Amino acid sequence: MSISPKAALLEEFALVARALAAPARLMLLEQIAQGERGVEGLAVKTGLSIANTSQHLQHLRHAGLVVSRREGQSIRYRLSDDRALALMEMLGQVAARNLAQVADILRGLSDGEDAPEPVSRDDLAARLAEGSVTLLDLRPADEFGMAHIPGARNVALTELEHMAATIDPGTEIVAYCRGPYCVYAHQAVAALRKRGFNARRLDGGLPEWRAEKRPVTRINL
Amino acid sequence: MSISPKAALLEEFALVARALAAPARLMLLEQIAQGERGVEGLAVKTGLSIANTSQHLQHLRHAGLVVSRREGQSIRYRLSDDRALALMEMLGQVAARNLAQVADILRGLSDGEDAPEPVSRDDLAARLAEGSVTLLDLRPADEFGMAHIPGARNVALTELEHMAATIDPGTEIVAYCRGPYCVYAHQAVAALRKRGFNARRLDGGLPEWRAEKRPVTRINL
DNA sequence: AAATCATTCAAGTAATCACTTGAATATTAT
DNA sequence: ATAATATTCAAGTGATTACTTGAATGATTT
Repeated sequence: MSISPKAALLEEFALVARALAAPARLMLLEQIAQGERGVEGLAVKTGLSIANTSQHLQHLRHAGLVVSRREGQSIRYRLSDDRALALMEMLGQVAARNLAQVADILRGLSDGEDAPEPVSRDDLAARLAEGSVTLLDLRPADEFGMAHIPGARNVALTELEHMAATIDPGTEIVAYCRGPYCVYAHQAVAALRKRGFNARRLDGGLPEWRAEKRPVTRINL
Repeated sequence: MSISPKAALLEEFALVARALAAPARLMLLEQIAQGERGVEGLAVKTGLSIANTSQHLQHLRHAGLVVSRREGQSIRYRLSDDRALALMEMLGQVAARNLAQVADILRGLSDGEDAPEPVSRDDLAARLAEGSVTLLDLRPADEFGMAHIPGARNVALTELEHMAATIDPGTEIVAYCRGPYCVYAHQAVAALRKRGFNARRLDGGLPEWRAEKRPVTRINL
């Protein structure tokens, strides 16, 4: 007996949603969106065990969100396409606009103050072209090395105080990190604004920037 | 002890994804996207029990995908905003493009033949303006009554053979139903093409049409 | 105030899921 | 071939989920 095509379709759609329904997998997706990575690298980045990481990755692969290829003795995973990234972004948007709890968390990151609207990627591109902005990349150094927006300075949250002294208080600052699930940029903007800087977040992170075919800089391969 | 803001954020995002992770809830969302409805109406349309429907609706409400309001002695649910609809649409797109199984199901609906590209909503609007298209609405009559695209003829799949005789074989036919999860339009297009008609599907269904602020016709309130 | 109606809550059960542990597989290096 | 390495598989456990049944709630109508 075959079930109805409608039920079969809904089951498949639900399969994709289920793949996004575990925080651990969202973490993995956020990492994979930064660039292709092997299983062990992802396990280290996310703090999951190797076996657990592998199982989550297979969920994601089965749902069509990531694809894998063998390279030597390791298996490397990457996002299947830009639609997967767009889906993650949309999920974050719906959560941010419709869930009071998310708004509370984001407000908490901003230390009570309401953060200003993020800078659009178009705006940032224009500002970079005229050199009128200081761009900060808050991600760990290895991710910065894999790819970053040209002209960005890599800085960790813990070193932010230190580096703030080297920034001309007159310039506008734009901060970004991994994407909509990443909190570093929020925290950096809050800290900088508290010190009187004119800082804002970039809308989206590096993956969204790259999905629009904008240029990136790589340091190490 | 409070968990990290990052973990809390991911948990909230996963909550939204989990709300989409059950076929029953996708069915409910598809119905709710047609227009505001009460619990009992949704239960009848989906074939779920009342209590089960109510529980699913509360999942959806908790995830911020739908909102409810009391009207007299019934509680009516509607999509919280267009972002919820966009998220559903994106989910369907990712599934359709990345899951071979979905492609198989859709091909099965087309009886083996590869269906032509859907007509965009812009195209349909232009064609409707110049009157050069026959527009078919495959949804049940009550949903057609709540809202439909101006100029559409309501027809059930079972009556399609019958009504096909009344269509000029020279005109182009566009068919639509509820949205990306609805299979009626696929089946209608396949049946019509088999009979030699020039038929295509509309991209998206009535909710997507309406989300773009295009006009709709209502019969009964 | 009592009765009615639509909806929600609460308890229970079977199924599914996330994670752990230890073994198995497949590719590269010796 | 054998060993080493990266990943996957398989089994087991505690937690969560979907659905059912029957009772409770809360607004309207009599």
